[in-house]
Amino acid sequence: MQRALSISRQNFPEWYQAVVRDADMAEPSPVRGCMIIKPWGWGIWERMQALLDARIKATGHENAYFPLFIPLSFIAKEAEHVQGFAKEMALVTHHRLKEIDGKLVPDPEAKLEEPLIVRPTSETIIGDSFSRWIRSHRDLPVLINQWANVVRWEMRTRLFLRTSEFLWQEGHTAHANSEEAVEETMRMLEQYRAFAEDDVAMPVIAGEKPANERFPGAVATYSIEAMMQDGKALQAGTSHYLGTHFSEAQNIRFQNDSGELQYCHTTSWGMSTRMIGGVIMTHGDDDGLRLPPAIAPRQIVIVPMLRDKPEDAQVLEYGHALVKELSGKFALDEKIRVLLDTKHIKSSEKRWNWVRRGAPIIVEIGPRDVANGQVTFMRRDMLRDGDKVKSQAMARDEFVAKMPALLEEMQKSLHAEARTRMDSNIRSDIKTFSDLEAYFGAGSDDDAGEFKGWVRAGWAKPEGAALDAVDARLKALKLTLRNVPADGMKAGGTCIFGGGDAKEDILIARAY
RNA sequence: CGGGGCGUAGCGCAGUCUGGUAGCGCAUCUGCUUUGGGAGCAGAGGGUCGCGUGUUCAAAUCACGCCGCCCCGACCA
Repeated sequence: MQRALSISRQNFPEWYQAVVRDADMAEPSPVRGCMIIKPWGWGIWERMQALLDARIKATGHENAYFPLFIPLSFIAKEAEHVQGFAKEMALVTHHRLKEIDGKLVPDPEAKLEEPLIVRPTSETIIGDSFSRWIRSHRDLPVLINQWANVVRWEMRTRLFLRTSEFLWQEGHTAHANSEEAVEETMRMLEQYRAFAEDDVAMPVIAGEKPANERFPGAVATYSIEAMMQDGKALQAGTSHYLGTHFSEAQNIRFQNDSGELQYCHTTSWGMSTRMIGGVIMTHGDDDGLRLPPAIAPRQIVIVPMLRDKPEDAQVLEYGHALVKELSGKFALDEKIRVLLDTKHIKSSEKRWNWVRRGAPIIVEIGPRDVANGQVTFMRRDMLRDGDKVKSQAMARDEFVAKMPALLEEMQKSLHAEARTRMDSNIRSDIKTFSDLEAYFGAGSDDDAGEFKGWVRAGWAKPEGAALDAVDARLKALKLTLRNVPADGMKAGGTCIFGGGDAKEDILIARAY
């Protein structure tokens, strides 16, 4: 069968790259590890920004912007934080170039007195501002978010999933006490969960990260974990309760109502362009990307069948009228986003380009549609019937009237499909470490592409050296601890790592 | 940074072992035909064969060095 993509999901990593390229989302840059985000990929990011930004504002936060450069001394203040990021920091040391022996080199006389780091995250520089902004309990809480780029010098990069420079939003808040800060941490975790499930149609499991997976400097880290179509877990958003670690390091204090000086309790939380990689691996198929309507830059793309003949004009006129009608309608609480693709390339080529890009509804209109007052269209989420592409004709008025409901249905159906896949691939019946080894093939690579999902098991929540030992045993199986699901203990029983009675459930999976 | 693979036209690849001056499919351009749909025929354009140095009469092919990409590790959102 002819597919829109040359590589199938059987070769998952290659398939992923093919989608990124063939769906016109992004391409590698001349700088190793960075990426050029092309209009279609950027359009998806803009949709995510719009939807998540609305949630961030609806929960009382304000956007602001802090600098890209951070004095080196700032990052050194919080011990764990430094340790966490030291290995992947980009540094600015000079402010001028000079030509020496015909080569442009950093001018030795233009060395910065204090080197600057390119932010890997902004806790320290925002904390510095907070220390000046906050004086009294009346100033609290401070609820700030910023949309920014950050740089982490990664060893191994993949477009969207892990790039040296990536885009994200980072929320930073300061509170009078731990209760309020923890509440904020959980509130934003829930916003990420809802954003992932409702807007991105990506089912996730929200929960607390085990101690060894915590953000450097955090008291507690929470995440949402999504299951990709190869069974691996993707951390798609994180929310951290930072306690007073950063406020103590940066002197973020306030006077309480009794006049005493106290340290603030702070939080931070982020969602990045990695989410786009999650969309690909959650919804993509062997014909390319499939976009949930809520995050599709164009929800309906109309391809006119042009033949360089007089009737082209009528087809185009019909198309323009259709655009006007559809874009006046609402779906998923927003105006429907429609495109009439008038580009002068072969109609068939256009159709397959939009299939690869994952436009939810692809409409084709030709002279006969015009004459009959109808449209022919395909649903990208149900593109094929067996091997054949499934397109259907519908009276134009009926089509226009049905679009809002259909787009909403597609949003739900993509979510349901992914939800079923995730739910049916989380096993709770694996109770011992030897069963875990047997399931994941004892760490060998010869599991021959067989789908391996996640394991949810009870554990005794070991700490310190005992936790490191568990981590090492899992590493041998290429497994990691993902999170402790927030929905309580379901697997329970005895600890899968042999530590006695289980205290809570833990998710175990291979991960990105 | 370690182990493996790879780098030849926009994309996918052959040619490399055994050195002789670059090819195939798709895409692109032109013309004609076709027209409910991933069209047919004919012609054309496009490549410092990743980069450099060496060996040789001659290098995509051999040697050495470097760079980049992919997979698996280490690290991580």
